[in-house]
Amino acid sequence: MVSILTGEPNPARKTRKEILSEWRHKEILEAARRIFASLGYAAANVEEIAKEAGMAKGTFYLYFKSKEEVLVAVLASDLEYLTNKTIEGMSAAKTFEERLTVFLNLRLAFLRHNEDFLRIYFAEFGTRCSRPAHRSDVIDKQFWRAIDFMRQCLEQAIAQGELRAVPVESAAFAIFDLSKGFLERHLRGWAHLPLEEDLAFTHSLIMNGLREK
Amino acid sequence: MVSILTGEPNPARKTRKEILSEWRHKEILEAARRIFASLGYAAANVEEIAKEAGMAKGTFYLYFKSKEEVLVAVLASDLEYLTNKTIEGMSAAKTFEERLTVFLNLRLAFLRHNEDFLRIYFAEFGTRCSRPAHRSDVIDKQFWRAIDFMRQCLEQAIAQGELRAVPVESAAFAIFDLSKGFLERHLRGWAHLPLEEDLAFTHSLIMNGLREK
Amino acid sequence: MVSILTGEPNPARKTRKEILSEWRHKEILEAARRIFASLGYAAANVEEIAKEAGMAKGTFYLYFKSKEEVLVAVLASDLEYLTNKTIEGMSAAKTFEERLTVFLNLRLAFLRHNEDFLRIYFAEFGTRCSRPAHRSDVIDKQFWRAIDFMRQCLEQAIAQGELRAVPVESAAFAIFDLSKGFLERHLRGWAHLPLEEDLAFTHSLIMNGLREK
Amino acid sequence: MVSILTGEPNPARKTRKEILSEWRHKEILEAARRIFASLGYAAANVEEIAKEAGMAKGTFYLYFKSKEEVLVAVLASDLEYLTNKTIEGMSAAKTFEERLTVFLNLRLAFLRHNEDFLRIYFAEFGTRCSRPAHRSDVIDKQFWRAIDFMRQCLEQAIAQGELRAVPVESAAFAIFDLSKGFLERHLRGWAHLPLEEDLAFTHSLIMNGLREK
DNA sequence: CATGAATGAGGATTCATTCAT
DNA sequence: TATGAATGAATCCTCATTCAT
Repeated sequence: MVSILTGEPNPARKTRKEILSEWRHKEILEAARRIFASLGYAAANVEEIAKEAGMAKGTFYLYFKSKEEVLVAVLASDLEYLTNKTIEGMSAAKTFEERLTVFLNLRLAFLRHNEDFLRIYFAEFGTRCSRPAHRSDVIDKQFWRAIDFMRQCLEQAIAQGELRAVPVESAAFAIFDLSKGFLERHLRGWAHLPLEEDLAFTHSLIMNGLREK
Repeated sequence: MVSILTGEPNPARKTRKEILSEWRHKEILEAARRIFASLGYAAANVEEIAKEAGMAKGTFYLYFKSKEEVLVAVLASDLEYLTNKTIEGMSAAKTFEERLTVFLNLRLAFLRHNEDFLRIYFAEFGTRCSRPAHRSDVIDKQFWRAIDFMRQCLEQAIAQGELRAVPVESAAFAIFDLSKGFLERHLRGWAHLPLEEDLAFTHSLIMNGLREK
Repeated sequence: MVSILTGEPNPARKTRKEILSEWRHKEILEAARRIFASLGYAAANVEEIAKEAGMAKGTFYLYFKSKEEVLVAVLASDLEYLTNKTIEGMSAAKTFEERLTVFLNLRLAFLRHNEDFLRIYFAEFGTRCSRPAHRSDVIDKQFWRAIDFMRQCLEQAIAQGELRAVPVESAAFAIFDLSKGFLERHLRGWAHLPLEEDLAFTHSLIMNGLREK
Repeated sequence: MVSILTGEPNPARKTRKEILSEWRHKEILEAARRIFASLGYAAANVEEIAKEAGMAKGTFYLYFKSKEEVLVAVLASDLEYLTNKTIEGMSAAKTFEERLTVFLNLRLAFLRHNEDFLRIYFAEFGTRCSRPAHRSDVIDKQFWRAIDFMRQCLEQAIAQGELRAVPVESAAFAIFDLSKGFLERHLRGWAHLPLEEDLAFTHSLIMNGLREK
């Protein structure tokens, strides 16, 4: 399988083994996501995850070094996906108000399709906990990438007079805090307000809060 | 120790045993708070807590049924204290804006004097997690008491025209989310803005966000 | 239990707990000796040792930090006993020839009563193996104590003209090597010569070998 | 590759396959020797050995049935080599004293060129351990071949009046014990005496010990 | 023959909880 | 009530060996 042009193996064409390997990797990731979501990290055990992924315990360790590593991998992959979608979607919008709409809607969609992720995230990393137990540069990186992007959007919106002058870092954190709270109260069934109305309120709170009077 | 008037034990007058018992109880609570704060719940072990409280492991179990129970007790007691302070302080204020100031300042003060609590709270209950592992009616009760009180304040402020008509439950949640986020980013050293400026921004975000334009 | 004379707890008088604790310690040591002797260190497992000692696995870990530690303890205690006996017995003798007789007879007696020890010793430490796995200062110390004592005996015998001038360190090693070999070939059933005759030969080999012609 | 004369495969002429196979076999043996020598048997793992031999784990099992088997093979092959050299060298000598010189010098040379073997031998078979784990008829056979040859040499020397009448089996064992001890103390760096002087002492101890006074 | 992915038995250790003293 | 020795369930991970490709 050698490229005619470069004389090197075609990196785009995967061998059967690579495909199988990636598939196994994904199987574990998904099994782990389900198990962590339903039991939490501490109560989950590797044997269970392997069984859920349809393989033996030992096989798990061919793909992940430890139970910890797979937790991080689950969260990092979901978080990266969400951050990519967010940056992509917001970039396509023109005004900050539109961007905020995109941001919140993406989170709403995520809530609908990735409950598992959110359960794990809130349970284990809801606070990007600083205990050595669960620190992860990979997850931190995605977190800061998202915060930084939001900060840039805010700076631009302030420069263009769409928003009043606010400390952008704090504002970015606040938007994430509000959207996280929004997701959490609906995930847990605490909120009585319909999803859309609550989303609209959250949107209005942020826009009113950040706009010039 | 029996009351002369009623012929029943005087509930106000405590026996030496009761006093000792309460003192032991408190010793454990405080020891556990320190240990949980520095190691996290999972890594803490009962022997360590007992030693920190100056007693043997067995004695711990005379006062608490389990490691779990003492975690809940630590958080519930701190949370009750904070909620009491909050309700008391906010009740004394007149306008919603003043009440919000009280609310945020109390949290700022709490951050300064109760770092231990916050570390545990963020690490173990940051999201009032729903896993069976850590559910607690006692904590929930304090949580809802605080939310409910905030809701009432909001309702009143709306009725008096101080705030625009917003869904009060969501608004109450939002205020807690923002203040929690505020505490977290300063506890973890994520924020570059000075505490007071960040607090002022958070205040303005909420007030602007909830006021009529 | 306070001494009238010193006002301090009498160290000679042991509490019931201390006695029990020492008894447990010894039970484990003896159980471990039996298990190690019959299965070897690698094949032995802690659960088995605990069961043999009549206790639960967890209890084992109250007395020894690890499987490794108990192996070392078993060997060190037997080796210390043998070295003590050896130094004591040889000291009581006058000539080197008598001392050698004592030395070899003690080893013969040890062979008869401590087969278990020898099996473990030959299997795990037969060569005072240098792999990090089984290094132990406690065992080394006893080994060198015995070698040093033998060296002194040799020096004295040479000074008194009983033996020819030989390098004492090498001679001491040689005597230990010969007696170890003697024990090993009888323990394993390799030797056809009766024990006493073989012992006499070993004795004569050493004395002839070290004496002036 | 069939012999023209006999119509059968020529046993002397090896097929390419056989050559390759033997080469692989030897590669594994040498890799295993290095790995066992540096890590010990228990800590070594098959994957490592295969990698060191430049092949995959599965291939290892085409040539050896188990990890155990390759350990035995390593030691048996080295031991056979040494025994061959020993018998050959001693046979060429005339007197027992000369033969002993050959014997000890061969062991000294072996120490210098086969440290790896000795490390494994002392660590795993230093005592030709009797645990089922490491029994091996192949090794035993070489061991007894060497002992038997030494016995014959002793018998002959006694018959010719060069040595006094000693129990030859015990004497043979003793010579092996002394030479093993000599190697061990120098391999481990326990001896302070220069190699040659120590060898000379060992030689004199044996000759004096076995000769008529 | 060669490979290396898959297997799963096996074992040391921890620690919340109990209970005899 | 106070103790802390005893318990044993629970679980992560390793690695020799097998087998489909």
